[in-house]
Formats: sequence, C-alpha cells, structure tokens
Amino acid sequence: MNTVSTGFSGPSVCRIAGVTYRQLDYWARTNLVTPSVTAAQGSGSKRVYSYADLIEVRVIKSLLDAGVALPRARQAVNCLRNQIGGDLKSVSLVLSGSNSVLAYSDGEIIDLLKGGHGVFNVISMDSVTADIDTSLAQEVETTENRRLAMA
Amino acid sequence: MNTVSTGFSGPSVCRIAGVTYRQLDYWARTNLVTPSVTAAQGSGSKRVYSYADLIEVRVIKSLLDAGVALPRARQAVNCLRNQIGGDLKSVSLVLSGSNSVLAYSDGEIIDLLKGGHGVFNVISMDSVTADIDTSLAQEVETTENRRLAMA
DNA sequence: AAGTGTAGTTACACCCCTGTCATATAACAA
DNA sequence: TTGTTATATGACAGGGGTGTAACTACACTT
Repeated sequence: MNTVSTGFSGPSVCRIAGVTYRQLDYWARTNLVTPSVTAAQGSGSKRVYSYADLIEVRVIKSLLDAGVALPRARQAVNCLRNQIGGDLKSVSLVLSGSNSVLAYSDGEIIDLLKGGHGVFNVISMDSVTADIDTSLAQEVETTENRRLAMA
Repeated sequence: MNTVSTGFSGPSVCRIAGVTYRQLDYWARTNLVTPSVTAAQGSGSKRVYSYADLIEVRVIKSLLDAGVALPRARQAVNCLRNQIGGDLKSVSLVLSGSNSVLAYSDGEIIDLLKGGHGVFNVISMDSVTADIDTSLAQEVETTENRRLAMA
C-alpha cells in the first residue's frame, strides 16, 4: 500500500487530504501539485507524493472549502513552496492582491491588514498540519487493519 | 443618464464598480444583487440600483479579484445585507471557513483568527466605500462632460 | 509464469460563469 | 409622432473544474 515508507500513493493522498482522485489527478496534470517523489509514467504506474506534497494538497483543499478558487490556490501554493521544509508552526500564509507573504504572529497579520488594500486571504498552517497529522494517523491505522484482515 | 438623482443604471454600475455588464446581468438574474430601486421589466426597461447595491457589487468584485468564488461571495453578501445601511466605517467583513461575520475592531479580527479553523478572507469596508466614492465622482464628471459635448 | 488487484489514463458529459452578438423594446429627443 | 439611443433579453459558444466509467498496464501473490 506504500503509505509511509517511501511516500504516498495517489489514492492514499486522496483519503488523507480528503479530495477526490479526479481533483488530485487534475492538479497533477495542470502542475498545481505534482508528486515530487515519483511522477506517473503511463497507465498502471504509481505517483508517489511526499509529505510536503500532502501539506500542499491539504492547503488547497482548505482554500476550496473556504470558497477560494483554484487559480488563487495556485498562487498560495507557489508562495508556500519556497517556505516548506522550514518551520510551519504558527505560520500564516497571507495573500493580498498579487502579493504573498508569511506572517509569524497575529500582530503581523493585523499590520498587513492595515497597510493593504482590498481583500486578504489568510491561511493558518497550524490547523492544516494538525488536520493532516490526524488523518495520516488514521490512514496508517486502517491500512494496518487491512493488513491484518488480509493475513 | 440617471446617474445620481434616482439611482444608477446597469451600465453606470458597471463603470463605477468595474464589472462587465454580463456579470451584473447574471448576478441580477440569479438574485445575487438585484436593483433595489427598480427591477427590469422586459427589453428596453431600466434597472435602477441604489448606492447600497453599488457597495454590494463592489464587494463582490473585490472578492472575485481575490479569488473568492461566486457561491461564497453570495453568502458573504447575505451577511453584509443585514448590516448595510448601518455604519460601514471601520468595519471589516470576515469570511471564516463557511461563516461570514462583521468585525468592528482589530481585536475582534484577532479573536476570529484564533478561534477559527483554517482559512479566512478579510475585506475592509473602508477601502470599498473609498473606491466606490472616487469612481463615482469620476463617473459623474465624465457624464457631465458628455452633457457638455451634447449641448 | 499466470492471475488478480491497484492505479494511472482516456473519453465523455455536465454545470457554472463569462464573452460575443443579434434582437426587442422602453425612454428620450426633435 | 417619429426616429434615435440606451438598455435589457436571448441564443450561443467556450473554458475551467469535476464526476462517471471504460480501458490499460504495472506490481504483487501464488
């Protein structure tokens, strides 16, 4: 099932992040989120996603759930990609117009709101990583149950 | 041209708020923003929008520009409609997840950020009314120039 | 080595939203 | 009243994003 050792398969990512396979596939084809461990190589091959990919997928899903359209999510992910691997604790991703910034405190966010003009999109990375981690634990659990059932 | 006295015609609203006629028409037909002074009554008739309508249109445009999808904007406008007519100074419209609320201070916004879960979209009504007022002044000006040209 | 399951690929269709263009008709001017 | 203008309406097309389903091919089991 390849859930943790080398990375995550497409369907695994779908279950963990809560998106449909059709969405994940579309995002891979349009270069929104590509499997950074192993790309697909024709029918029957397997995409393998990294944990960072998983985060990105979840961020996009959160944005979609909040009513943010895909092109905008694209921008958010681009900004995030430069930062990922770094510390995501207590970080918020703030989009204002065509600008993308990372904020490390509520005060920073307020400053951005005051200085800016128009609409701001704010994504708390804490909740994203938290959601992913719990879903991931659940996925591992049910996968092991399946192994038991198979044995 | 009916720009200020009784209200704003459809094309006027388009120019002032910066949306296409097709959008405004679609929004009227789908009950997103309906002309609250006079509804359309067949070909050749005139929709007449109020200033409050103008604000709503501009809010929607700002949300669209920020990548917020139309269904979400629909809900946000519903929240705003209950408050409009009241004081819009130093008010922020906050879309938190699938909920929409109005915040009257930075402190409230911070509370929302802390209490919420995931994604926020924040729009300052100050900037909206400011934009509308300047665009409106410009519209009146060019309209009067047109009158001069016609005379 | 054959068979079974899993996963990627393709084709098709649908809905939402917006653009273009033609048409109809009310509002207004001469 | 008559002609012109402004505006709403209608028909149509097109793109983005997603669902459904059939098909293909790899991987693993036995």
